[in-house]
Amino acid sequence: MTNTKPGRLTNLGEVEQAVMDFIWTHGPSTSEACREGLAASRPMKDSTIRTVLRRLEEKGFLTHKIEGRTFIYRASHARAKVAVRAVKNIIDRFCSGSAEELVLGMVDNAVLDRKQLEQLARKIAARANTPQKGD
Amino acid sequence: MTNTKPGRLTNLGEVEQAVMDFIWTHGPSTSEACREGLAASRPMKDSTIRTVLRRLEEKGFLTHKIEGRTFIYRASHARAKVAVRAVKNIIDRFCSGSAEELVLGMVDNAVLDRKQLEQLARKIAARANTPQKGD
DNA sequence: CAATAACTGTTACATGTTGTAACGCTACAA
DNA sequence: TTGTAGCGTTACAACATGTAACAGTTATTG
Repeated sequence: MTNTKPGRLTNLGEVEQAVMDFIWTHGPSTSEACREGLAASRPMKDSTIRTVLRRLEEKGFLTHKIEGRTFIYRASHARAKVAVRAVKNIIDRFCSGSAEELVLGMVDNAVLDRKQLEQLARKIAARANTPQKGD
Repeated sequence: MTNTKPGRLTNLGEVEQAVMDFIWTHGPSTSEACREGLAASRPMKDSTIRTVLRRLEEKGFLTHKIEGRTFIYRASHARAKVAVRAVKNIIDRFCSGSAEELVLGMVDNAVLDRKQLEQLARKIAARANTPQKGD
């Protein structure tokens, strides 16, 4: 079982997000590495960070391997993939599945600025002729 | 005070989402209208739906006016706007603010299919030359 | 006018999630 | 053999969410 509750992949608490960001940025890490890396912004006892890591693994965001007797956590999915999945979720919840509407909304709401738009249009056009990978 | 916690705009529980959907679809409604409209899929006591409505208002998703002595709830923002805001949130959390990357991810992950892409590219290109509204 | 119905206000409570952590156990190192 | 580095387990408070009871107030109607 990878994940119990489907919609949950979207929901990360602040600390969880911070931990994921750390691992996404620094690659596979031990709990101590995470703890130290986050110490400046969020001091945590080691048992705390370990709990967070374990829960992230339970939720399917991380996996770990054991090296010696140390856990090394790595992200299960690329940052972008998780982001896209989160957006997919929103699309399902709000847009009856149509992403197009949403993207246009992003355009209208200045989530994307004008310079990006042309580039984006070009890149999208390019991908439109490219074989697609499945999920 | 419109909203206490910033990130919260994204988070709707299942019932909350259902209620918002109802109001987005049917327009301004009384608690009873909501209750009846949702009764088939989710039977609720009237005090229940009223609590949900009140909380949605506290979160800034709804406002109400009083007609006679009946509350009429209406959505504070269009469905699409809320969706976009939710996506914005994701962008901030995952993409260091760059939506472009995310949209391309959507393209790569078949959230958008090929037919939509060309249309989208066209529409985006069109908007790129249009004055933008602020938020 | 009094009983009733229609509404809102307030309060409560069980679950689940998230942040935070203490303790305890085990294996390796000096 | 004795610390010490690391994991396993358990706990707990705060908050979010679903669900609802009960109380109070204003129309309505016989």
